[in-house]
Amino acid sequence: MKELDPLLHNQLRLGIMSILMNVEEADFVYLREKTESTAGNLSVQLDKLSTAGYIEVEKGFNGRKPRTLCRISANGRHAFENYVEALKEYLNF
Amino acid sequence: MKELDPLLHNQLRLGIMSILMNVEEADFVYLREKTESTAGNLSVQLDKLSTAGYIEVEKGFNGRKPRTLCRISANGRHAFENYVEALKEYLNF
DNA sequence: TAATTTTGGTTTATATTTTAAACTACTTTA
DNA sequence: TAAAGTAGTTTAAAATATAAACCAAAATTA
Repeated sequence: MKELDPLLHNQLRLGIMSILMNVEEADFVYLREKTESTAGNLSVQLDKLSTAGYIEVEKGFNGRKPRTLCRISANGRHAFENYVEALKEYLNF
Repeated sequence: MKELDPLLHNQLRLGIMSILMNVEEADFVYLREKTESTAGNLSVQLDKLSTAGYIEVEKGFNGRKPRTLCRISANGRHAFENYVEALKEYLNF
């Protein structure tokens, strides 16, 4: 049995990645709303994905408000696809 | 976004359930080998699945050796199918 | 047959992870 | 200008996962 990438095998991180797979970019507020997560949890999980190089995080401003933009990286896309393959094996698709 | 049943969203437990979905019954040793898990970890996770009513565990003997048999329950089968559906949504299949 | 190893597990202690509450800094509104 | 709201970060507590240590019986070996 293949290993399931533990970084992706977490509900919130998987949700974030899944969104970012289908969207050019997404900001913190959008991700918080879509995933229905708390800001604290989201912040931590974004850090982990970013540290792993699965996403790129760009902190800037929208007018005078802080704005954190997130994008999936090539590595992240790869990891996600691998994870899905491993999962299919697990679930006997 | 649907919730991912946290009991199933764990590598080892998911592996166990996946095996039991496709087999009438499986014993401890078989599960340990197939999942490449340690006996301790397997024992704990089987307990959790059993306590949740997802599997039935029958402790008996094979000749004079102890033998723990596991089967998936109707509830477990249901939960697994639900999990897979929720996951598909997550992964945008 | 006494000692040793193996088998089939369970228990428990530690390490890791997850999560939310508390906090910061700045902005908008009343 | 006080109060409330936004957009996050830090941290501390709770939950989870995992393997090491343990146990009892059986099989093997000396």
